[in-house]
Amino acid sequence: MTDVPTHSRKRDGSLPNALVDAGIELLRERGSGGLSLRECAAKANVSHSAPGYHFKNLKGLATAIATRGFSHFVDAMEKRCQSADPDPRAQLEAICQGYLDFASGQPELFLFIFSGQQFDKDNAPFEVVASKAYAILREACEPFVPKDSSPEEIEFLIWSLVHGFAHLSMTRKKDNPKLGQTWPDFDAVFSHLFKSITVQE
Amino acid sequence: MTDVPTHSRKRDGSLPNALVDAGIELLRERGSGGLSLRECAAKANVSHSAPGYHFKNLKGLATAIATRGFSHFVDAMEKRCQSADPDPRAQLEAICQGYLDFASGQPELFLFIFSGQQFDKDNAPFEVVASKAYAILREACEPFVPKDSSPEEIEFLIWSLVHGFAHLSMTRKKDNPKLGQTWPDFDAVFSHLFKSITVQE
DNA sequence: CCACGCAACTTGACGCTGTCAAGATATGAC
DNA sequence: GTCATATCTTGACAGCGTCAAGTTGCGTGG
Repeated sequence: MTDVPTHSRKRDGSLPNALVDAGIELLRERGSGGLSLRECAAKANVSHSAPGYHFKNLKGLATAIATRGFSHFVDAMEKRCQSADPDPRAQLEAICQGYLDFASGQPELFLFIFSGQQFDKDNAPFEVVASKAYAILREACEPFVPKDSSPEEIEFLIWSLVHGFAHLSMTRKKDNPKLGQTWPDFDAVFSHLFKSITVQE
Repeated sequence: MTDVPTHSRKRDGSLPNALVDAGIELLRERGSGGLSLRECAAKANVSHSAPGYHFKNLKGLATAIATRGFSHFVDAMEKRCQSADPDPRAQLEAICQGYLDFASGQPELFLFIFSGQQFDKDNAPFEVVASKAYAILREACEPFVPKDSSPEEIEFLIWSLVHGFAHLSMTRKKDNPKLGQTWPDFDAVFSHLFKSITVQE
């Protein structure tokens, strides 16, 4: 009857990370709505209100999860960039590929960080990694910005397209899994766009 | 002490609609996560489990709300189309404008229907109106489809761009309301894209 | 006009949830 | 070895979705 020994977990500061792991697993199993402090606690073998000690709120845990999500997101883009040609167009394509790598590799996490739900704005690590994601995109777009227009135009053209493609792919494939077959290829769609932008000397 | 008279509501079949109204109001007030059967019931002045009679589930109510959302979405696109030039390019722009009208006019409802959460797939009215939205887009893209490529390529180019722009605008403006000033104009962004697609013959 | 039947609710209960207060325990400093 | 404090546990509370069972009122048949 010794279900779980009391205080089975060593107090080494690993609990917050373990709770985030549990949360991501929960997201995978049940989607964005299935996140629960008590279940994360159970998965991490701690009592139901242990999470409350490390995270003020459910929102606090959600922000920690989103921070990890953005971190993986940044990693995915950087990984593609490093193994790509330094040519501006190749770099931009690598960014887009990384974007889609993350979305298709961890669809629930992708949908979660872009779900529109509010995270803790005063959480510094979250702000840092989230703005780094945008900085990467901005840097890759920079060579394509015409001299007479604001960088935002190109940035949002690219960002909207890749984000829209990823977001629609994930939401619609979730709705209807057999849809995958007729889904157009990323490259085919983007080739049209790439015709309309050129490196600005 | 007659707080609310028992059975104050006439049984005229208007409760389902009233509950959807209440749900949309709740979405506006608290965002996608704030939807609750019991609060919808309270807003509609019925007992806590009256919604359960008309909607099997919370998911059932969510699907009814999403159905209304898609209906408004379709209306917004059609309204712009009707008051636009019949020229293919003007029609396509009208679709995009309608898309953004809906997203900015009812941001919470827009985020809700595209939140990636599962709705009842066996709900006929939902399926009808949701697929109608896609049909409208598809029709507007048709004149731009090159003879040698599949329609999906152009459709997803347009759809991804307008959806991504709308979705990013809504999520980021929610995060950071003062961001609105530096947000690029839709037309400026899309003008780049429109250079890359032309009416086919 | 009345009784009956069924649709549209209400009431109550259950286990789940987040959150807080208060108690227990382990770990590092002295 | 004892003590302080960070880290967790226990217990309680209200609110949630969902189901079962009871109640109400409207329409229909006589």
